[in-house]
Amino acid sequence: MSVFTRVDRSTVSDTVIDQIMELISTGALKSGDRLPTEHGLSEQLGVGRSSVREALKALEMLGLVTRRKEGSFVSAEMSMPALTKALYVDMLARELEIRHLYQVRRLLEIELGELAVTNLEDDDLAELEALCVAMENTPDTDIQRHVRLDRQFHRTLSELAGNPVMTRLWEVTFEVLLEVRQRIPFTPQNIRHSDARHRVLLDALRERDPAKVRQTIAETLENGEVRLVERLAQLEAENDEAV
Amino acid sequence: MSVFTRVDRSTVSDTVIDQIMELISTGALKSGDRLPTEHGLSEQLGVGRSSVREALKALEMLGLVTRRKEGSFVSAEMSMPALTKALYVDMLARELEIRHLYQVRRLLEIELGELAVTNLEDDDLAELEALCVAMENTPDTDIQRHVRLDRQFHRTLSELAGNPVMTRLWEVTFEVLLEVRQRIPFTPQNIRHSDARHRVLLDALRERDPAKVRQTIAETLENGEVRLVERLAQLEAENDEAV
DNA sequence: ATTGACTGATTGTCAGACAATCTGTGGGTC
DNA sequence: GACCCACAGATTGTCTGACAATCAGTCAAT
Repeated sequence: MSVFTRVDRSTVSDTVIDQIMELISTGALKSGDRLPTEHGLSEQLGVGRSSVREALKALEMLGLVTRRKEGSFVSAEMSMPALTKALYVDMLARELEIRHLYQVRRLLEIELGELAVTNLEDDDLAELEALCVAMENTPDTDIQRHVRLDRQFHRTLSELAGNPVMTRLWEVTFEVLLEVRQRIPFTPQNIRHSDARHRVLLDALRERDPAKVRQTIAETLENGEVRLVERLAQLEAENDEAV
Repeated sequence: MSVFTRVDRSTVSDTVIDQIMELISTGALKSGDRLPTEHGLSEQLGVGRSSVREALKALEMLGLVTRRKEGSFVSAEMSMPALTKALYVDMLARELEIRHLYQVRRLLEIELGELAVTNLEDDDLAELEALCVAMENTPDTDIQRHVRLDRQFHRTLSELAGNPVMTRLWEVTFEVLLEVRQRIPFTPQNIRHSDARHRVLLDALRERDPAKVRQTIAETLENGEVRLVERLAQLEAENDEAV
């Protein structure tokens, strides 16, 4: 419709996506900034509001923009709940195996742990200790709380590694595994065993021994994977019986 | 957290997204299947066509469906060009450093290479050999072709590792790095050096020695990272002079 | 200063319209 | 029969206009 009428298949909403991405990547729009209103964008860019809305929806899914009733904003944090869900759906659809996901998590978590050792300060250890204690004090019934603390523990550790990209990939992997686990009830044994392993890991971190940290995380996750796969097989068997 | 967001705002298009995701994850819609027409979905689900279109746009961004003029289909391949771009934009916006990306790529590529060794068949080696030769026969000028062959080489290797999740993460990382490199002109030296390194890697693969493979990939990437960072610094200096 | 109602702005949603393009059909030609 | 072309129908991509629900800011009353 405009000068941009190329022969290629790019749609108007795609060009809007590109333009907003450009604004973000150049720093013209910064994290937390408010975007113009849909009507405003529509007028500024000379396209219909529906095209603007499709573009905003897309950017929202990609985690670049968050939308509220009051308007659209450039995302302050990189969180991609939609992507996590998409990966999960994809996993189910393609019948990917959990061990693949676990393998990736193990790889990332070990590396992150090892990297974290070098940057570890005393107050970081104190924070991790506090999280450990909090986990141990969580009752068997409050699984949500335990999961939250567990994630916080590893997130703290990840950030110490000083590699945001790796941290983000690890988070996505972790989230997808949690999604899988929503179908599997945790047992009190799971939780208490997890406590013990965190304690061991914390000790290894205190010693600032990268090899020991690597070893500890590897053992923990290998164990966890075995137990998870067993549990899944068991659940599947029960389902087959029920049918 | 995800609980909160769900309760907060549940838009019509989000429910459409969930419904289609459900169809895909349960297998009601399989890879390559055609979705109903937008009008059809609109009627079936009792929502407006614009809401359907926003949902389809979202699913497209997440890599779950592909859209052509003839209709929408459940994605056959796992490819997320939009996500790659989003990660790149995010990287620029947050001024993430390339070394972080490189660190992740190295971690994944080494692991994939090591895993691939165990599944390596003779005809796989032949295919890799062919790719190597093709790379060596690529003229200095045809950079696109060299990049394509390079990617194909590593993709073949990745798939031998037998972990689709890891392969996909590696691909995303690789794509983002390519995006970065689009701003940096390759030199003939880059290309010929890359040829040599692939040859060394191929030899290591032939010996089916995991440790040697790991070592080779690690060296190659460490070297590549150093040169890339140097080149970036150089370009930046030139830009500063120009300004 | 705090509260509460009003107004305007903004989003979320729908319906209708239109051009461009793809699909498939049917006839005509060799 | 095989091939080619024109035509009609279906589908997407886009724009416009409309409406209710909700949010932000204003302004008056307490």
